[in-house]
Amino acid sequence: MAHDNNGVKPTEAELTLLNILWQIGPATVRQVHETVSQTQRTGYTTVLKILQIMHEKSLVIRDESNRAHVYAAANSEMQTQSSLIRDLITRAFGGSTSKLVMRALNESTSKEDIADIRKLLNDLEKQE
Amino acid sequence: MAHDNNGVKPTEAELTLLNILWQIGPATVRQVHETVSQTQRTGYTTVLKILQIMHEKSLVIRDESNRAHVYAAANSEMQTQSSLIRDLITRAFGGSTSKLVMRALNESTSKEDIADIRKLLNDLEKQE
DNA sequence: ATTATATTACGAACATAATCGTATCTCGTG
DNA sequence: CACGAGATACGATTATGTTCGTAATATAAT
Repeated sequence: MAHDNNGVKPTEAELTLLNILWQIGPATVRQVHETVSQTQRTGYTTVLKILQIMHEKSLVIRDESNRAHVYAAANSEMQTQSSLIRDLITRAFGGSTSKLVMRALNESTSKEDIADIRKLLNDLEKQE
Repeated sequence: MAHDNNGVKPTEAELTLLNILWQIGPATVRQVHETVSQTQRTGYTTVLKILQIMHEKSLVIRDESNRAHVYAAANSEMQTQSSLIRDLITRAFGGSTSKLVMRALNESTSKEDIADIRKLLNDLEKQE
């Protein structure tokens, strides 16, 4: 059940590329590079190298059937987000999910957000 | 208003020591080392060095009036938690606090937690 | 086939983190 | 005042992450 990831936490640069892959779907190095270039200046081979490393770590999978390999995130955005949250909860919130949630809510949340979260709480309680 | 930190994000090892300082309060290297040693094997001078680096980065302050310097976290646990959350929201949740909260709530939350969070939501809404 | 172009592979260079050994300093005690 | 215990300072080493130049390879065009 669940838990694909080997316990590999994406680094800064890797998370940037994962975000792009989740956004645009499976893509070649060129496509990823073009996308990342819209917001930051990064060399083509840098993107390539990082994707190769991510492939070794199994953070991405790749289709090598064509000359230009096609990369895709190995885990869903949801799985990765959960994993990152769990990590932060462990490292900075003494393992308490509710402490993190409370802290986050005190950051900035709109009325609509509050309504959405209330709905989710109701669902969670019903579900038990 | 708010925002002490220069934009320095504590590293893994640094966060470990900050957790200890928040827990036991201002302490000497020896005390920090003893505490950290309860859960992991780390050399005395390693702890010393990291605290010195943290001092350079202004992550901790230190009282040098005695021979054994006394270190204390420069920022409160709350401030640091907020800062780390904001960072995660930016890097992995497209800037949406509510997305992070929702994802966190789906992790694991007890009935008491849910009640606490509801209370907080009410307060937040009133406050506006 | 030869050449041009696009792509991957490789490895070097640099930056930051983490760890620790050794040198140096400070102070209380004999 | 000399000495030893305990403390800080400093620098070297190792590991990991990031960046990119260059070489090798494959494909397409002439």
